[in-house]
Amino acid sequence: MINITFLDNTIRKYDKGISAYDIALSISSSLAKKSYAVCINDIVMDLRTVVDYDCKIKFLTFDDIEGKKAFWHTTSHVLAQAVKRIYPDAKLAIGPAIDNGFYYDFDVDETFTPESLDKIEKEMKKIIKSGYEIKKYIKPKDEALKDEKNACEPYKIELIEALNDDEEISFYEQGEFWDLCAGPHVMDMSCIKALKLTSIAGAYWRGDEHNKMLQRIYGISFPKEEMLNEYLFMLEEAKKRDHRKLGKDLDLYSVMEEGPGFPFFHPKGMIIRNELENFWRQEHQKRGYQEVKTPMILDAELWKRSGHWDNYKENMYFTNIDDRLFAVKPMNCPGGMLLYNRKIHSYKELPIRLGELGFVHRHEKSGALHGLMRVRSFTQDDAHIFMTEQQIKDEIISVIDFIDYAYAVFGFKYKVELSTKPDKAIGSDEVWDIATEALKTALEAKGKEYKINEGDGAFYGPKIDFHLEDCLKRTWQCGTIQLDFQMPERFDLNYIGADGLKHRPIVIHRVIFGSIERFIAILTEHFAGAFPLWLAPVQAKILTVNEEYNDYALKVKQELINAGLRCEEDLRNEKLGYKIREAQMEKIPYMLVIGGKEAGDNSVTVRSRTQSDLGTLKIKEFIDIAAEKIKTKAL
RNA sequence: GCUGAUAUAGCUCAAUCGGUAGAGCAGCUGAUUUGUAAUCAGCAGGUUGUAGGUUCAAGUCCUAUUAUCAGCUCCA
Repeated sequence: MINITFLDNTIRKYDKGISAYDIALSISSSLAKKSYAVCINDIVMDLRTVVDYDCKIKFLTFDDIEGKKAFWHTTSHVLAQAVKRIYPDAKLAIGPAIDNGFYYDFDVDETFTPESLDKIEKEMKKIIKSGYEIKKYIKPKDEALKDEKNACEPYKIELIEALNDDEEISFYEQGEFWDLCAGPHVMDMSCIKALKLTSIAGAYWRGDEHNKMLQRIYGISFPKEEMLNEYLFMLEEAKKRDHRKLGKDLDLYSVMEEGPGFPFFHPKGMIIRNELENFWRQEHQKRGYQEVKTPMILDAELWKRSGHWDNYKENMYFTNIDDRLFAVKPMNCPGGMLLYNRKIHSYKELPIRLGELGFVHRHEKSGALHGLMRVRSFTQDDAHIFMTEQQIKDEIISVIDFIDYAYAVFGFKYKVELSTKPDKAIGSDEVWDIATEALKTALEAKGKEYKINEGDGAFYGPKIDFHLEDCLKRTWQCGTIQLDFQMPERFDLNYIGADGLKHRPIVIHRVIFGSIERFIAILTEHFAGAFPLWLAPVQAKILTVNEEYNDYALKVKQELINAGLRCEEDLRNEKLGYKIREAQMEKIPYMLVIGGKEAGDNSVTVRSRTQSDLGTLKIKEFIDIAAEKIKTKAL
């Protein structure tokens, strides 16, 4: 007999060798049906996995990420089976579950089209209906290789060859189809009640751009039809919020054919930008930063010194002036280093915090461009903090607090990741340990949960990344805090210590928004274009009932403008309903209706874009309400 | 950069087998004088991304090119 501890800490006794599926059955048949995988001693396995040791066990359903993955992974095998039936010459690559569904990569001569997806989808449904039993078996490496050679699957052969000789290799079989696969899978594919193949795309074999490009089919599946509908609805919703569409609809920004990746900001987009920058300046002032501006073009030699030439010259823009090569800055650091070095610093001055809204240019590959999210010219809300080793922890904490505060203003939650020393790192292990430890202690002092990304740091130091989460639960990496020991070295930065000797300062490189352009894109999608009052390009629109009240409307407008509100008027000879509809589609926070009633007693009737009619207020009352909301940056 | 798709009026989209490029919205003019999500009529709007080619004839077919989209790769 063995003891099995369930995750709720109940313990039951079973015979040795019982399968996880039988355990699930012994508890309840509905659990066995609902479960798609099990977690045994923290290892996710097949439901059929035989349990022959004392263990902790949890049954995973579609609510668990791992359960979902087993579900989707199984569906990806169904996809491969269907493709093999329709295109017998297709070579199989890999087909994993991903965050939202699954994909499978194929090497086929014929190009998949949306029509072929329909055909494949039909075949998949047929396969699911046939109710094949999913069998798992293990083969030694040589046998596995032999089978794949017989099946003419070059990619599978390559995968198996990469494994150790003594490794046992698992396969999953359903009907005539079998596939090399580590699992886990669901036991019974009849639980796949809804599925959709969502797209076709090219993808390199093993993700390496030097390898052959394969055809990838993406899909998603669910245990209930309505879950699929809900998912498709979410996709539609995300599409409606696409900042490229809203940017056009709301006349905020655009990219033109003459400048791929170089966005134009329209008057309304510029207002959002300026509000963000004002906010940024205010908050930096409060926190002891000084603002600087470094040149956009500097001698190319500078970039050789900083190391950017070696690493990124392919992505830099250059210009030759008077036989001297200049580079358009791809980042602000070197300029910031030169600024620090303009004079001798005392330890008493540190930390020195220099902030810069730096406009940088990077030649991103044409295929990487994406609205404002990925551009070739953008503004980093950069800052460099020059400090002593003892100041690291406090400075990091204050940056964390800053980011914490700044994101909350927009209603963003965030997740933190700590990236440690990469293989290509420079500097001694000792320094890296100090730096990484400093980042950790700061995070722990703030009680922040964080994920560690081993080996994902910058080559000059470890970093903390902030991934903010928008209202559709998508995450975006924005803020980052990097500890830099390299630039001070390369630029020979010094300060005079209490001992009268030269010491090397340490630099924190950090951003809050990341890129203003990208942050605006994220905000646009997060708010679906309905920006909070303080950011709204037009805060109030005056709508007249008819032309008789135009004079009064203009008077109200001037009064609002004098009070600092951004205000437009709609005096056109149109019905009120029409004007409201238009203002509503422009997502303007307040509509001020003006007619005979209002003109008579210095009032406006207020309609908000979310709560409709708010009643009639004196002009002054409305101004006070709006001003208060703007001041507190109310959401 | 790679694979695939797309490109028609300011916007959203039509145009069957290759046969003179249309509509709605927006714009302009006029009528209407309107109280909480579209009043009516008229007018104007185009080298069909660009450059070649095939053809009696090209938005449509072919080639090149640019941009965009989906994804891959990349993102200091």
